[in-house]
Amino acid sequence: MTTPSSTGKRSSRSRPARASKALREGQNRFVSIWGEMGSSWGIPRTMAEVHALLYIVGEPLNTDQIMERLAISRGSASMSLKSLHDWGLVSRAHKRGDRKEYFRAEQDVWQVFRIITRERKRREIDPVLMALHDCRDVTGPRAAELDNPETDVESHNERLDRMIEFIELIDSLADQFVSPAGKGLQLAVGLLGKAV
Amino acid sequence: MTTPSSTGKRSSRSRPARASKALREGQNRFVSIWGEMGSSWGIPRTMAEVHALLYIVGEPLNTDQIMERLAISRGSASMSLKSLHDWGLVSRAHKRGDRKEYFRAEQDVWQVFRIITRERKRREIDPVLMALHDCRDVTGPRAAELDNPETDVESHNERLDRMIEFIELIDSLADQFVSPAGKGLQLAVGLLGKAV
DNA sequence: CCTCACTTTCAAAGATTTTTGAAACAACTA
DNA sequence: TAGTTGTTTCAAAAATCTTTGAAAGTGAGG
Repeated sequence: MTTPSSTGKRSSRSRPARASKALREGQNRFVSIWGEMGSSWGIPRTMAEVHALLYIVGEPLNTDQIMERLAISRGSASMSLKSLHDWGLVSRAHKRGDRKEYFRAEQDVWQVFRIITRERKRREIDPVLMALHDCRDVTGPRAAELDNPETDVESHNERLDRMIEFIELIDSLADQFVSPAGKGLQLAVGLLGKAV
Repeated sequence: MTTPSSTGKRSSRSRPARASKALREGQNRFVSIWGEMGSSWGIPRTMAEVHALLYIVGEPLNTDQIMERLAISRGSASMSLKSLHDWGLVSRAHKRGDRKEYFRAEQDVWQVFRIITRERKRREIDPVLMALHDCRDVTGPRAAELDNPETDVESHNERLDRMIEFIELIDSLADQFVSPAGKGLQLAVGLLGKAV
């Protein structure tokens, strides 16, 4: 209650002055688009919307502001923020004289996509690769009964190997993008652009 | 009923001889892994499983074989096959003297991922880009009231532009991979590998 | 134009995922 | 320590997505 920026209810022209009608509309649209996109990518719509809101608003918001803006429950807001924080897409912030916790979204789009890539790789690709290797082991020791040509098993193994090899390649590409100086994709883009 | 390959029930050693215990197990595992992976990527588990089965078995199967192997209903099998066919991941095949329709999965992994990329781009990225451009237009004609510096709107537009620019870049990268001679990603990999 | 052998469709059922809201929890202040 | 303010948790409710199965559709032969 000591900060001038958080004045009572809406109505009167507080800091973010009048002409912000279009701004509001623009923000709302962005939130919807991002939410839609997220849910087609397997990310809960609300979580994506919270992220979108924090990104597009640009400055930290607290839980109540998020709840009001997106018309969601406290529990939902809290869970979404927790996930976003776990992912590293959102960080906590505090304002002097305000006990509420504020949340700020990462503003560098490259970093945002690096984080998403890192997490998806870790949670989705890596476990799949491990499972595929186990799967490969099932028909692996084929030398054991190679006196019986067993063509079916061999071609099965070939198909499996092709798939594993491909996914490992994607995996290491993702590594390149995610880790070193973080310039991996930018570099690739440049090179690819030149080469084609 | 005229082909020797589609003999009555299971049991007796038909063409794919005995020692196929491990083969079966390997196929089943692959199907589960792929189904799991698909569903974390927003693709219905069953659809992914049908695709996995056809890929890993390598030769065309008919609807009944798929139903039996995956223990799914006729409707589900039909719908999954339709989607896979729409995507271009599966093609129809026929066997002489058999009126049943057989389905074969694309066997080239690069082609598989090119198809997936093409479809996801078309169905998910392109509409998002269009919507984002519309969204940008909402706060677009900012010259109109530039006598009022309106910093909020300007920084909003900057954030939006950064995001749009990034997604357009991803979009054109996807194009490179998908379209020309289809060697786009392979090329990128080579260059990236050399450069890092 | 009827039948047979399949395939596709789609409303309802079932499964899964997401959201809610109220209670438990935590961290300050007086 | 009690009182406040704010955050997290989680079981149940709601929403969403997937599968089923029976009926409608298709088309090749006869």
